[in-house]
Amino acid sequence: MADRSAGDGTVGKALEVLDRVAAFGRPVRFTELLDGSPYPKATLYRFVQTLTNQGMLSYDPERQTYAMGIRLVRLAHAAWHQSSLAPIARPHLDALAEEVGETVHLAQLDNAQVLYVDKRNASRPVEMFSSAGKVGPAYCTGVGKVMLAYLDEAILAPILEQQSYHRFTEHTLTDADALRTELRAIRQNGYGFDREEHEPGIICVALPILTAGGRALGAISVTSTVERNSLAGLEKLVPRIQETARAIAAVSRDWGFPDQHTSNRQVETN
Amino acid sequence: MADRSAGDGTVGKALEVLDRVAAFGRPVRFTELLDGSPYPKATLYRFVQTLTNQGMLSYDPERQTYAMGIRLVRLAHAAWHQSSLAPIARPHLDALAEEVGETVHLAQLDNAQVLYVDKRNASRPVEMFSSAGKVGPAYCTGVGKVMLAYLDEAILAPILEQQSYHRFTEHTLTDADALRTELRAIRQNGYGFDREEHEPGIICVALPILTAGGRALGAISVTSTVERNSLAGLEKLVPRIQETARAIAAVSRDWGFPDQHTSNRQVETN
DNA sequence: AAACCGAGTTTCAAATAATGGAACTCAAAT
DNA sequence: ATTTGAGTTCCATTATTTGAAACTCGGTTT
Repeated sequence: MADRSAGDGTVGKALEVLDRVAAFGRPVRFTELLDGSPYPKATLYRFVQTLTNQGMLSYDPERQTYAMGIRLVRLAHAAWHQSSLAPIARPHLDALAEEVGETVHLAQLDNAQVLYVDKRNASRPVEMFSSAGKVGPAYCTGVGKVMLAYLDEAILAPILEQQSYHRFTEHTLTDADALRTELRAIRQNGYGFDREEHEPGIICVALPILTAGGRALGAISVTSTVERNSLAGLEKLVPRIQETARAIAAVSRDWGFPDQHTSNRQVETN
Repeated sequence: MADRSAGDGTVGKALEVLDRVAAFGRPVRFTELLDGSPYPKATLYRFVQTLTNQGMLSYDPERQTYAMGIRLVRLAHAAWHQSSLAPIARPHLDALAEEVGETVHLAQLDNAQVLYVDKRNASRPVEMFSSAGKVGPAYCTGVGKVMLAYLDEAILAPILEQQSYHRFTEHTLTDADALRTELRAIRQNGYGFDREEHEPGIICVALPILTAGGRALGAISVTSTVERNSLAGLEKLVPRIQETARAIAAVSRDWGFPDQHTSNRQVETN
């Protein structure tokens, strides 16, 4: 995982702590954070204090545990509106989901991870935050691979190298070379599949949402199971999904969506 | 609005900038942030740089604007799971919403503001982040007043004083004294109303979700309009809502929910 | 009962990072 | 060609962060 906080001073270090807490997925004790932390006790302690004061963490004095703070929920609300494709894409996603009768995902790339920003579950009603905000590996999901396929080589290379490839299923692509071949194929076709690479029995087709400049703002996927459908079956939906992707791209252009979304200026100089 | 960042060093200041950007509700230019900022150009510039590097803000080089970053969405996902009542309360909220056939809200308090963490819309399907994460004033909403009513005087006093009371409707309580009277009544009854105090035509009943220690973890409300219903009508639902509130409180206790949620140690000493 | 332990907290001089006034760049407006 | 204003960089000064060590305080062991 790329070290995001490299060289970003105190703020970067503090935010890194937030990520750590998030990674636990449950309330954590101070000591749990301490081991595995690059910072000495007193330093980490002050970070955690500050973050708690700031509402970015919440502290349970009884159990002496820290959890993610609700201020984040408020900030994310703004983020979701300002910076995600979700609000723009909503009507298009609704329509697509209804027509194809399968689960539809909308995802964006965040620091080499797939971030799901919206979801339409054909049958069930939507599950709020439980799905939006969820992250997953990029290299073994339909949306992930499709977005990687349209990344600049300069950004892609370090991601592929630093990635640790976990074999989720027997179909998972587990090295950079295999993935590179796959990405080339995706660029050629304009769409990609998940061939049970992440979960057995789960397949999907995914298409990028491309800017005029050919950059992927995000991706849409239609997911199914091997029982209900097949890759060939999903492939038939490509034109319909393409239409949605184009529509979303068009609206985002009008709405002035950045052509390059996350900017990483300041090339490392140390 | 209480200055949260008081005395929290660089991290606090940087996070304050995040709030500013969030407040705009749209991508902002650097200059827009600059005026009204307590920091000189160079300083603010570095904050924004750092936050952008960190993925907490995203930068659109073409339009030269900053927006909330998607990393927040990921962090909030964790926050919502770990620190909000929403996942715990979900089934209870579902049941309540279905039975009463009106819109149900679940809210928590964040820095003297009401933060909606979940919502059930009787008719319409749920709107993802668009409702969860939304904030509102505490002093003129049902959930807000109910939570304020169970706050410790030491925490309540500064909130009531520092609050700027905007008259949203002719029924809005616009000073601390009126609000104090109202809060006393709420503690007496165990529930409170919104009598078109925030929006004309919109009324609701709200009940606190109380810990054994008598602290409000959050609040539930059932909302309606004056056309469809009345305060008396909503009052009839109190026992049913009470039941839900108790159930949620019970589950959170089992699940080990903090009795005091946001801790503000470190009393100002400068 | 005294000593010990380990988690959490506080202290303070040294080390480091943040600060902000001023100067610079560059594109657009005059 | 000149002005203007937004955005960016520089760097000596200043304030904050750092982290080793010491302390507190339940609970446990000797």
